[in-house]
Amino acid sequence: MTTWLLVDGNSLTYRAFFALPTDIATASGQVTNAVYGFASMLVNLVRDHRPDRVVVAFDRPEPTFRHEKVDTYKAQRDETPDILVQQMGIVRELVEAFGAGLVEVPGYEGDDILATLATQARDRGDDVWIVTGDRDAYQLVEDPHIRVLYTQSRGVSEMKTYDEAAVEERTGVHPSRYVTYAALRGDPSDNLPGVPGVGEKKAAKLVNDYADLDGIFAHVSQQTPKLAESLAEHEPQVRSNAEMMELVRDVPGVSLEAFGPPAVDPEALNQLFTFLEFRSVSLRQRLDEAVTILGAEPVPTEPVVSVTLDLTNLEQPGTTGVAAAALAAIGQSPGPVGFAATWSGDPGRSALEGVAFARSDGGIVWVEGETLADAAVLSVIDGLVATGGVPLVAHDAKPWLRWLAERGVDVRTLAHDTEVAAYLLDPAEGSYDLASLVLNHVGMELPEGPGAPVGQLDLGGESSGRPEAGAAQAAGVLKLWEPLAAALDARGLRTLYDEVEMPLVRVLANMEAVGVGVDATVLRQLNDDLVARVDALTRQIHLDAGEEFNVNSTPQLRTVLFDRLGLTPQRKTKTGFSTDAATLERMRDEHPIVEHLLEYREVEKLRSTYGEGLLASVAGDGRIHATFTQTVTRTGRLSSEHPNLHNIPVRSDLGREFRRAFVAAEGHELLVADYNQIELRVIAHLAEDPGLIAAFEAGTDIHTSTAARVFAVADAEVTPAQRAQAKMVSYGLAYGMEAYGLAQRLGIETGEAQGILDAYFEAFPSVRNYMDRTVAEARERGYTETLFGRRRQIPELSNPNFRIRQAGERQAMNAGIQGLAADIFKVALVRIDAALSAQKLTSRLILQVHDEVLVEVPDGEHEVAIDLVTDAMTNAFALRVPLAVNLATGHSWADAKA
DNA sequence: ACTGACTCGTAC
DNA sequence: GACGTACGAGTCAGTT
Repeated sequence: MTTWLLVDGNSLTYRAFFALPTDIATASGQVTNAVYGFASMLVNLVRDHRPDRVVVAFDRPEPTFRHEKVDTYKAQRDETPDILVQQMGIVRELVEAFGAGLVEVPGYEGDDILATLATQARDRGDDVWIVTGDRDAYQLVEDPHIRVLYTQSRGVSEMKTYDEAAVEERTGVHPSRYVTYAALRGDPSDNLPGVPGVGEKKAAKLVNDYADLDGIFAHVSQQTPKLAESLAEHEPQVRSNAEMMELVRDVPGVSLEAFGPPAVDPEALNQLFTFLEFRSVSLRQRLDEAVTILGAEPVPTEPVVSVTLDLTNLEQPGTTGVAAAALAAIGQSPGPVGFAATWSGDPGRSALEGVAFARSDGGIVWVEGETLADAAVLSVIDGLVATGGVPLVAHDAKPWLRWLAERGVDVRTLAHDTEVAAYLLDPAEGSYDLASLVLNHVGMELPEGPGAPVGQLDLGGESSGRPEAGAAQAAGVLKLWEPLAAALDARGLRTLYDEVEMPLVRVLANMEAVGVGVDATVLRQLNDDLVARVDALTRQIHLDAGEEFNVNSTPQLRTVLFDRLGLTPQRKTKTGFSTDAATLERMRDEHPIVEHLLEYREVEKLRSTYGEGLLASVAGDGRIHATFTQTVTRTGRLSSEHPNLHNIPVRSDLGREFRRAFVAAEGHELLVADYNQIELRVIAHLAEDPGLIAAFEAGTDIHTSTAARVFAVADAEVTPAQRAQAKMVSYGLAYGMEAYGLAQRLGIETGEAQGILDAYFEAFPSVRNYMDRTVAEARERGYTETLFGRRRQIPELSNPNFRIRQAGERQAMNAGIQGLAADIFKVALVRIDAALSAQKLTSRLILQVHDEVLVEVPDGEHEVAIDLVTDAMTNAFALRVPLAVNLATGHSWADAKA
């Protein structure tokens, strides 16, 4: 008896494409996610079911008899994305290399071919596994020898087996009656509507009561009047559905006899995998297993090599003198030097345990943190990293740069950072783990570090693993840089990387090390006042409620508001009624507790996050040293953590008080400079909208001139309300705001908001055009790109879920705008730092907030610093509109507001 | 005691 | 549902 594996090639490739992210791609940018998923599924199927024969059927591009029968068949389907079409061809190559039968017949779908083969196999008594994502195949499972493997919606690894019992359990009908059932229910994915009012349950009942369509339609009078009418009315539709859904079991020219045992070509498979850059160890192992099952010898591929450290090459100088000499020798390296720092906890914010340095010729040195901190050793390092020194390569270099900056050493020779490179190549969620990158791009396994939890006793050789692990990382990062460099070049990211992101690493490290001065007395006073107010408000709210409860607990608050006090729920969240500020605002008149809650929320937020939070962040030097991360946001912006200095309050009077606590050091002032309307200017540039460009060139108030155009009045005639509306639309543009959102924010009806939006796009048609173009291009390519070449994958654009797809469209619109603004801002940061150095000023960049910089300026440098910052920011990039900058100085951040 | 999901709120 | 990008405080439920 023969076991057949019959695969619906199109269906599986589609499933793989939508289940996997499009950032699975070769270094040159060819997206390979669908091929990867298909390959993975195919090898798993061979491994799990050990077939004697494998046949993959594909659809042909020509219309089938079904299209001729019903001209709306599958008419609602979106066009197949280009990046999927490209992969279809590669999937066929893969099938051929596998030695599987490949069959396609014009005028028929893959499923028809599978049905034909399955029927022939059944007649011979063979075993059949049918693999598909199309439920129509359930009709084939009428025999114990035939089973359908149906792809699960999640991922590509799980498949569910449908035998007769499973089909009955899932649908409620026997496979032989599946077509009747499905014809009644309809199939939205094929654009075949069923009977209104008949869902899965009702369809199953009808089928089981009357066996077939003739039976059902002969007895419509036994149904409720409404259903009877519906059934009668849709009889032609249902009968047509049945014809469409019935799989063809005699596709001409398709015969089992044509397929012999798989003639797997391991060499071709190997080449294909190499070409596709499939380096996953697990996939390779499963492939080899599958090849063996199919009766061939796997081709030995490049083995996964463990870094075998030649310990004679790993120096561990025990004294500062020897360390200094070893480091000096590192500096004589013929090529770049990789380094890897090991920390006791958070990188850059905990103790430095040691740093490993790896030369490209194999020499490696590990130096303990304590040794590095020695003045003599630091001075050697200072010489190494001065301009003209040996180029350094690391993965996440900033923490050690910060550590050195704190000790007066300014690293001028950082050449490459593989984490930054990986981020530019694909700014995805999650971290960029060195070991995974090295494994995927180099095919090399890094050894695990000792990984002993802090405080645990180091027993035996445990602690000796640290230098070796560090050494492997330093060596690994050198190797990793090469493929990443090629990938950056291939994707046109090299200029952005070399001229913006890499110089920025050092700038940020220095900013972190300098930190921002804080007046702890001001902070403490603010906090004390807030604590008192929170106490009073808590007591008042308990009185209002008539009971004590935890006001910070959303569930408890829900009970009080909606059960006990009977307020009107407005909106639901995932877990219950919403109690956020916008919702409370709408219930203001219902009970005095609401007013108190709103005030409590504001004060408690300030107390917990900014009062207690910032106080806890003040370091021993009286300054706050946040960490600015360059590899987090998906648009290219920076982020700030420990603490987040990007969201210090400014909009409310009370919150703004916290900015009084951010102060210049003795003998200094703060210079605060921010871009005026940078995102709107970016929109004007990208959309090339003459109206917006003219408005910015005129230099008059942008919201007034926008309102004038939108409402077709003279500038002088614009009312404050019109200006506010225009302003809100302008802000919402970059986010893809819709009428509903605009209405919420303006407190008007959705219809009115829609009118304003329409008027806006009427006045600035190029803006609408730009947005549409951007989304279309992103959908086509699977990613967006800023003017500087910064890419962002947006897989949501091909998600079958409408809501997710819409979110993807907004992300696409936003990414180009926020991203370009971020690119420009980063250039400005690098230029400001370079200019401060060039002019040998002691002014220091100390903080940045997306479009704003803070510079701590000593007395006497004001004028030159202002000129320099203005110049660096306004000339960072030439847009079609001028880049305007607001500047102000003052003792505190609050004072320095123009 | 730790962890992740959730809600909420702050910034640009 | 309905506005993009972040970080963090606090609660709660589930796990160790």
